[in-house]
Amino acid sequence: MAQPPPKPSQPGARAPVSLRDVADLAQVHISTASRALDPAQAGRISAATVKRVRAAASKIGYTPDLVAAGLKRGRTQSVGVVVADFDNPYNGLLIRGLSRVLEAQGFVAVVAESAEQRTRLAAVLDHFTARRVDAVVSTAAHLGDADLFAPLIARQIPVVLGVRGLPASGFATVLHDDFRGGELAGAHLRELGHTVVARLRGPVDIDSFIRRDAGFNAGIAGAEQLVDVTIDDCASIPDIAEGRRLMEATLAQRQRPTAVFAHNDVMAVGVLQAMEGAGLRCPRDISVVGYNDVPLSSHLSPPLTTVRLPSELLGRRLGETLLARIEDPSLPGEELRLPAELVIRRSTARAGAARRTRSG
Amino acid sequence: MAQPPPKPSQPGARAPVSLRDVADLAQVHISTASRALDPAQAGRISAATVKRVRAAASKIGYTPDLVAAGLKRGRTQSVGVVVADFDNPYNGLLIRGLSRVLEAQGFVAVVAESAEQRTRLAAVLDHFTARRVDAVVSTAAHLGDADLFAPLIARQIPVVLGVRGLPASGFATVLHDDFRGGELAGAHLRELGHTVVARLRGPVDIDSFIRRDAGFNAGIAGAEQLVDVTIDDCASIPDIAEGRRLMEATLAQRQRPTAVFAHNDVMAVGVLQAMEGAGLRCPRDISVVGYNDVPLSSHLSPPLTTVRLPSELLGRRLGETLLARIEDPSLPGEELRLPAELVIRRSTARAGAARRTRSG
DNA sequence: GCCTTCTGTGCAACCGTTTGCAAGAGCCTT
DNA sequence: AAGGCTCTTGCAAACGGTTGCACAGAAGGC
Repeated sequence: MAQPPPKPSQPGARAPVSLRDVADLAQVHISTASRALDPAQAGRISAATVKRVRAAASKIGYTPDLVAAGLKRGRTQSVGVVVADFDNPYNGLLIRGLSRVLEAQGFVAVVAESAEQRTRLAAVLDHFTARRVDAVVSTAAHLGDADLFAPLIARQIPVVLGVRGLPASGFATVLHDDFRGGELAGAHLRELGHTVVARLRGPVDIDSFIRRDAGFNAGIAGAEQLVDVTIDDCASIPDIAEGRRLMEATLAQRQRPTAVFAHNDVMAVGVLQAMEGAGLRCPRDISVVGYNDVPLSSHLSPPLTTVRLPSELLGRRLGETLLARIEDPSLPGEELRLPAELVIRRSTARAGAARRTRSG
Repeated sequence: MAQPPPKPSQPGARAPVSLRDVADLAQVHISTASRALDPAQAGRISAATVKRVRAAASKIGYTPDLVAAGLKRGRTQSVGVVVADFDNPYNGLLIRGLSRVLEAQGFVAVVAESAEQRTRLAAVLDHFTARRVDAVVSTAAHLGDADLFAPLIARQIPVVLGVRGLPASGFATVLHDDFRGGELAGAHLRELGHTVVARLRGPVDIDSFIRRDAGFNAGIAGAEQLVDVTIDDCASIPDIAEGRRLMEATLAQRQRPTAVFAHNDVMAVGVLQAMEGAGLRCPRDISVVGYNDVPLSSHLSPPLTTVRLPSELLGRRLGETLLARIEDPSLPGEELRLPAELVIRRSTARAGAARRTRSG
């Protein structure tokens, strides 16, 4: 047997131990080494050889090159994830749930942020395509964005939507039941007797906010003499600053609401800030209902009444949906809808409470 | 010229348009096409040819295959990022800052979570190696974890540490000035006259918490008759639940503290929960100081006195440090330290306030 | 008019795996 | 004993780019 001379590795040069080195050491052909190391193919190779190759691999510290394997296989074992906003604590749990199920199957998540901008979403999606991810999940889609995914489906890359759907797009989708969530919030306010209400909506071209709004309207319908003092729509990212801005604008109006429904908890924090700035107290002067139940909302001042969404669970479901599509791309684009739940805390009170307690 | 017959693409088969197709359409050699599309090499090619190739590429919708390019170039244009806890809102801003500077240079972040477990960190790092990331940033290191990075440095993969350092490891590091931060918190409590204090520390084997603690001790030193009722150390992830557990244990002791310093804001929320459960009010009965100034902490009940850290900035600095190391791996492992700042809100008050207001 | 220097392009060898195909060995049928 | 299995392994062609080198032609210096 011709022993290949050990390469005189230059001092300081990296030691790229490749499959070839393993094969040489184990005295087998590189293809045999490849199969011995692949659990799916190891059955074809004799037990003795497998053992020898494994030993050689661990002896010289072989780490497979996933990019080479990815090139050859046409699968990179990675999925692209695009969220709207890293800063929203809601997304943390979602990503955790998602990446837990992905990594259990040897996949890895490549995460990016769209900041609610169509051009950024497009750029991110392009990048994912170039990187040849095996699938894409988006929780950042706006209503007109379906076309941005076209290049992906042309390449047969499964696309799964989370949180925000794209009606009639045919993508597999995992949503919260936002209609129900909004409805719970609306009914709660109706039961408390609120008649002058403001909704602080997220961007109008986002499915989930639309459904929250529709649900809220349904839930509060029936309240006598209902006055809607919603003034404006979210211009950009529905974050603390935007919640504050919208609330300040609302308070500048002639008629002050007795209750506001913020489309997410971080906007609700902005609402609270605006109220504080205006010398108003919650819930005495104005009740506020948030949405999402992010971990800290139970300790806001006051603790926030909000709609709880199972975000980590949604992340997991997204992962499972995704994995199934990677396995079998022909699976239908079904829609999964997770339950929402109202959590009543101390930021809501009966309408008119301020009048009754004003002198107290 | 021999025109290669157009491939009879099967209906339903994907249309993998490759560089070869672009070259054929533009009537140039594939290598010429490659250079024409590479901004760094386009100078070598005549303007007319570049234009022709570009036109051909966009006409047939060519998207470069980054995994193939990565294999050949030995650079994947990706960096691995490992954080301790997706659920901690602190990390969101950090990741945002980091990925903004990375993506400006065409890099992408691959993010994973260690959940404070050494084995998970090891697994994540292995995965990064296999994926041939160009660099790794960790904000999840525990003190004994330096060895986990050895395989990376053996492969000349730059490692940058953020938030949590590894003393004497020689890695480039971007930290908050946690000693100073802790000191500010300690001095604040001293000035308010607190003498019975509890510290709710993060895991004892994490650099940043050690420095916070040392700083706190220095800051509060000089307080008369100082009694330390710190009872326990964080067993796992320093999150809300752990903060609550530690505070409950603290309250079960004989001597009750008049102030507590929680090593991060989310633990402080747990502290507040425990106090509420025990019928104690903040700051009347016990003052609490948090750490991090996560976006929501200004609206906790009560608004939290805390130490503000520029997390997004730290993320950006991490990115810059990283990029510089990718460019020139021989750069020294210098340490950057970002300033901390005390934000006094309403969760802290003079010691003894409870006695004075008890009947009020 | 010859030699050098550019420019612009083509040639072909990689990068590290995977995998269809084939071949040799050993064993079983009939 | 020949043909047909199964089992194990080797061979070599990809995958889709990148890049050092060579080469042809044009331009320029003397």
